[in-house]
Formats: sequence, C-alpha cells, structure tokens
Amino acid sequence: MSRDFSSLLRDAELRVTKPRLALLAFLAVQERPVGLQTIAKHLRGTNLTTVYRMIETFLEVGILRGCDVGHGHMDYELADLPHHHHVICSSCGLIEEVHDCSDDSALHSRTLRAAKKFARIHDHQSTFYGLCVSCAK
Amino acid sequence: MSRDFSSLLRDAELRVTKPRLALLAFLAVQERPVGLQTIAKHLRGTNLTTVYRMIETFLEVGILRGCDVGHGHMDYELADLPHHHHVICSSCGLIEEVHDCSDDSALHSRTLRAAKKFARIHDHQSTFYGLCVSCAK
DNA sequence: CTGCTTGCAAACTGTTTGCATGATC
DNA sequence: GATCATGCAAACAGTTTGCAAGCAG
Repeated sequence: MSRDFSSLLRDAELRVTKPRLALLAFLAVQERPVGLQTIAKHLRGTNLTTVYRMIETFLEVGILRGCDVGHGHMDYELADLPHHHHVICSSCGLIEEVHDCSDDSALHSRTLRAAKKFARIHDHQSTFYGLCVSCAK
Repeated sequence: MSRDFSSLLRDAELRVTKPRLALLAFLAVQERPVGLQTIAKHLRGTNLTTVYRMIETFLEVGILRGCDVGHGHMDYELADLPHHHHVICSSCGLIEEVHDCSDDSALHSRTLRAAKKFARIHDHQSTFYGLCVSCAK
C-alpha cells in the first residue's frame, strides 16, 4: 500500500526531496485530513516555513486538497482520494470520512435550479455533525 | 423588516449597547455571511477588539452562527435564518444562499448508515462550487 | 452604585518574505 | 553548474489578554 511518491512529484514537475516525501508519506498514513500545525509537529527534521511552502506548492499543482471542516483552519489530505464527506463529532471532534455520495449529479442539478445566480455547479463539499458512539454513551 | 434586536439581546441576558445593536443591524442587512475583518471595516466607531468579543459572545449564546465556506476564515450570519447552503463561484467568489434542502432527514440517515463510528447525526452543512452567470459567459 | 462592556496598548500566535546555503537534476 | 528547495531570521497580520474608564441596569 506504500505508494510511489517520487513519480507523483516528477509528474508534477517538482523535484524529489526528502521533506516532500516525508510530507506525502505522513499524509498517506493519516485517515483524516490534518492541519498544518499537526503536520509540522510530526515532521521532525524539517522547518515550519518549508511545510507552509510545500503545502502551498502541492495545492497549486493539485497533489493536495484543502478541506475546511469548520474549526477555523484548513486541513489537508492527498487529492487522489475518492470524493467523500466528513462527519464530525460535536462533542469530541472525531472526524470520519464517508463515501456515500451516490446521487451527486441529482443533487447538483437540484441545487442549480435553486441557485438563481449560477450557471453551473461542478462540485460540493458536505460536512455532517453528530455524536460518535463513544460520546453518545 | 427591521427587527427588534434589543429584545433579542435581552432574551440572551446580554446588555443592550450601541456596538452590539450596530453589529446585529449590519448582519441583518447583509445577504451573505461576512467575515470579521469585513464587519470591523464597516462598523465605524467601534473597536476591533470589541468586534472579536461581540462575535465570541454571540456565538456562545447562539445569536450568531459561524460558517466556513472554505477560504481560510470564518464568516458569520444571524443564527435565526432558515437552514440553507451556500453556492460559491469558483471564479469570482460570489456567494449565494440556497434553501432547497427538502430531504434532510433522509440524507442524515443515509450518511449515518455509512458512518460506522457515529451514533447520531443532527446537522450538516453543504457548500457547492460552480460558476455564476457572469463568469460563465 | 455594581457589574458588564468597551477601548486602548501590549503580548502572542500563526503566516509570509528575503536571503544565503544546500540539494536536485 | 544552473536552478529549485530549504532553513533561518526578521517582518507581518490577525487574534487575544490586561487593565482602566464608561455605560446599562
């Protein structure tokens, strides 16, 4: 399951460096999107500034995707994951990804009909709030 | 259409002050959620610190709702607006609110079935991305 | 008059920029 | 060897805190 991040970088016309590989490897292991500070904390041996710049670069070329689950700062995840949404526990902050998004196009066209100022809708992001099983006890 | 913000504040056991009324009046006129800096810029005659504190207070008592449309900072709107979602133009950043959210409970239960770690889902927020009519030309 | 609210200044945190060093191609 | 990436330090912006003065109840 470990991936070939070197060619991922080369395909994006970026140089293959140790900090970049470390960042990608770290994100690949995570099962949830993570914030910049979290990344920097776990990526011993590199610099905060570098993390900022790597993320900026990766967002530009589309290797990374930023997603905002509503606690003030962006979280990041590898962009080549399948489309999904996040469920957040209102009590403890646990995030789970769900992949049930069967009728996207129906949802988009229904929304488009309601949005009078828009000509097209090409994407959406949904965040659900609830109680995880531990907190519900 | 102008509302009674004084009693809104009193009901929340907050004192009725000029800056607070100004903030509420400003938000009531907006048709989209606005960021803190935007608010402060338009609320001449009051202080940045005060705006921060008012927003914090209003969020606590539930007068305001923060919503994150994914550009790094929170936007705020009056909480007693009906449930709705936002459509954002990928090109110019225009935000429109849409109120088509007919089958919420079906969506919640379908998501709950997919989210193995969750016991309940009570709310959600969706953001759509598209092209507004001006940008689509 | 009492306590909540405000405004200013200062502290703080998170983010960005400039520049010299080091690594990749 | 030329160019891109990194790391440090310094600048910067946004946010928070402490405290004295002002205002609502």
